[in-house]
Amino acid sequence: MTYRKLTIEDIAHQAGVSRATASRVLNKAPGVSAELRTRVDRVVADLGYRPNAAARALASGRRDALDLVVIACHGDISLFGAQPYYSRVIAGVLSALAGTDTQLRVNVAGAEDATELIDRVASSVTAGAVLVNVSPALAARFHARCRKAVSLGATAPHVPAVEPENSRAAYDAISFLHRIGCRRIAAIHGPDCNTCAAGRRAGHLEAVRELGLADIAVDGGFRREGGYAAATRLLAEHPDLDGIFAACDMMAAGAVQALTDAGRRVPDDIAVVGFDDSAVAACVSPPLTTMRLPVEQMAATATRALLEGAAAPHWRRFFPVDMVVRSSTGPDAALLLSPAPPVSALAGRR
Amino acid sequence: MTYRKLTIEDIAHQAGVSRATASRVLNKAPGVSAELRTRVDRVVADLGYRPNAAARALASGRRDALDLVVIACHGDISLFGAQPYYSRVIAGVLSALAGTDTQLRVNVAGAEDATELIDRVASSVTAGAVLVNVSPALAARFHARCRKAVSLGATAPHVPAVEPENSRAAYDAISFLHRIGCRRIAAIHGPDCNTCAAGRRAGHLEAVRELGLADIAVDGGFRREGGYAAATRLLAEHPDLDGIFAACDMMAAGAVQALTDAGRRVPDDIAVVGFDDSAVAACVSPPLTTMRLPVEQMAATATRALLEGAAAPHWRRFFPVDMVVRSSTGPDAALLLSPAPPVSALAGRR
DNA sequence: TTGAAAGCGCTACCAG
DNA sequence: CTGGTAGCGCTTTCAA
Repeated sequence: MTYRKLTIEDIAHQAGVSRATASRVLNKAPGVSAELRTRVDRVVADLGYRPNAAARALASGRRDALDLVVIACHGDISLFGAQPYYSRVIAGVLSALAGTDTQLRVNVAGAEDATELIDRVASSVTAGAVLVNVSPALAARFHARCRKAVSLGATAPHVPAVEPENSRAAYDAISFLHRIGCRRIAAIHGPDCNTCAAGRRAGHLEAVRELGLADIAVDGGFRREGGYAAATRLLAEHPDLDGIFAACDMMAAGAVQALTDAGRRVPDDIAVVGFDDSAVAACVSPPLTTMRLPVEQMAATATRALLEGAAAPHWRRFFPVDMVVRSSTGPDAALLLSPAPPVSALAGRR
Repeated sequence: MTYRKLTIEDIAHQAGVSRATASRVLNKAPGVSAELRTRVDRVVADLGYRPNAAARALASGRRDALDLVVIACHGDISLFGAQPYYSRVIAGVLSALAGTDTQLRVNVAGAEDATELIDRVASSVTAGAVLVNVSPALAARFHARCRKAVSLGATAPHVPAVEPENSRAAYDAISFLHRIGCRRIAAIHGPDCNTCAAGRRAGHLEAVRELGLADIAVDGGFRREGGYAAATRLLAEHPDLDGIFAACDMMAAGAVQALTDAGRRVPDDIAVVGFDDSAVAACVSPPLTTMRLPVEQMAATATRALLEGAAAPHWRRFFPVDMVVRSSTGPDAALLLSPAPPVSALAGRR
């Protein structure tokens, strides 16, 4: 097999047409007779010709790749491998890209290189960029340089975004715990630099205030170990704890282990609610009651908005975060959901 | 802010030099006086100029992107989101790419579109491609079209690859279970289409034969639900089971749940060993004894080989898969490891 | 409906 | 060391 570099010129020549016609056929553009079309198509198939993406991009200025931009919290790229969240994002983007000839580029940087990455991607964007865990300031910077961006999660007001209802979900989680009888509820939050974590923080705060509970909260860094350490500390400082809300499942898993290791029973002594409904939620024992984040749908929606050019400034799509009740909140906690009034009604805000 | 499209021409003009010189400065090429260099650099910084990637790629022929090619088993892209494995691969690739200006492109296809994807990527490869879960036949096809490929896991002999010692690891896992007293050991395997699953299958078979055990094995499809179903079936068909080897942690997690739900205690009644040491392994209760797959290192090694052009035909790097002992094989199973003779010596093959 | 030709923005070669 | 310039492979007017 000889694999000389094939160009559109070769195709045109072989098919006995001009480069322009060959190009039209390749792009399924109108204005070509059926005969020439089939002739060119045949040659393309026979020779196994593939257009050069760079040349095509240069000449047309058109889309070619969609960029995923992820800023790792403390320059800690390993979180990318440890958190199931990111692969769900990728799965979602890919599902929206399926059928398109758009490719996915993944860009990750720590906080130090964040600005550089943002600028670099902004200047080379084609189809657009999905921003994950990019601070509002940096997202705004990106948006100033390039409009084709959608943030996954809350961000600067004018930057397009798909947003899970984090605050409300956290509120719902806390009020659910309250409803099943918990009165000393603690929260294990995610890192400050994360807007999703901030939203959940806000929801928790609002709930405890409204319910007249103490505001007990620690940081768990979105990691299992952090959740374990946090729960251990909470137990030491508040021995009468009877409920824990963790801002992600990995931390919830760590918390459950810490509680178990300390001789507390979940859910009998302490009920636990996680967040994400990631792959680990169902693996924990007892399986975690958690807030289901529709990551794949959000990522797919963001991608589609970019592809269709629908993401104008201030564009927003909100995603409800529903509770998935498993055993970490008690054997019959699920029963509390269906009989009226539903939790969301109880939560009764807005 | 006006963001007119800046070209190298503008830079050259502003700096009072030729396009060629501006280009040299931008590419840090030698042969430019320090004075002009700083002058151009200043203009670039002032104007915030970013070279056009497409034009650069077209003109130079090189294009700095590394392709990750993933074939999803049964066209099931969702597995990508459900298996922590893939994000570990990405994390590994990214760590090797850090500092380089090489970007990562992620390509995923189901079995139906696999050939097309392979051909497409092969014809547009620049830095190279890391092949994940690509069948030996397709990997060979890719390699015939483009040499810059490394397979993650066993593949056709001449295709470069980084390989975990799957067979040996499975062998070690089984003999470990045997060593701690298990005599009715079952395996829950991964899908046929996966070479890693095949290696583990082979190791299991070799071990049970050598140890004179029955060959009890079912398929769990690398998913938690599959592991649950498999364990349930195994329990029904072999009530006297006392050990389970699962070819991935997700399946092991499912198995543990099935066993627990069936009233069996882990590890007291039945010991369980997983595979991967993924994020879930530590979350399961009891935490899983598992075979640690150095995914990140393998992916990084493959990437580096591509970047350095070291991946000649038949190039191979093998990675040991060590056992991580946690509680799913008994409270003091760890003790069995350190006192002589070590498990690997006991396994005594090769 | 078709073809000729002018670039897209940049690199790299060659001459000075 | 510097500048001129011929392409890289493709798209897209503009005429025919």
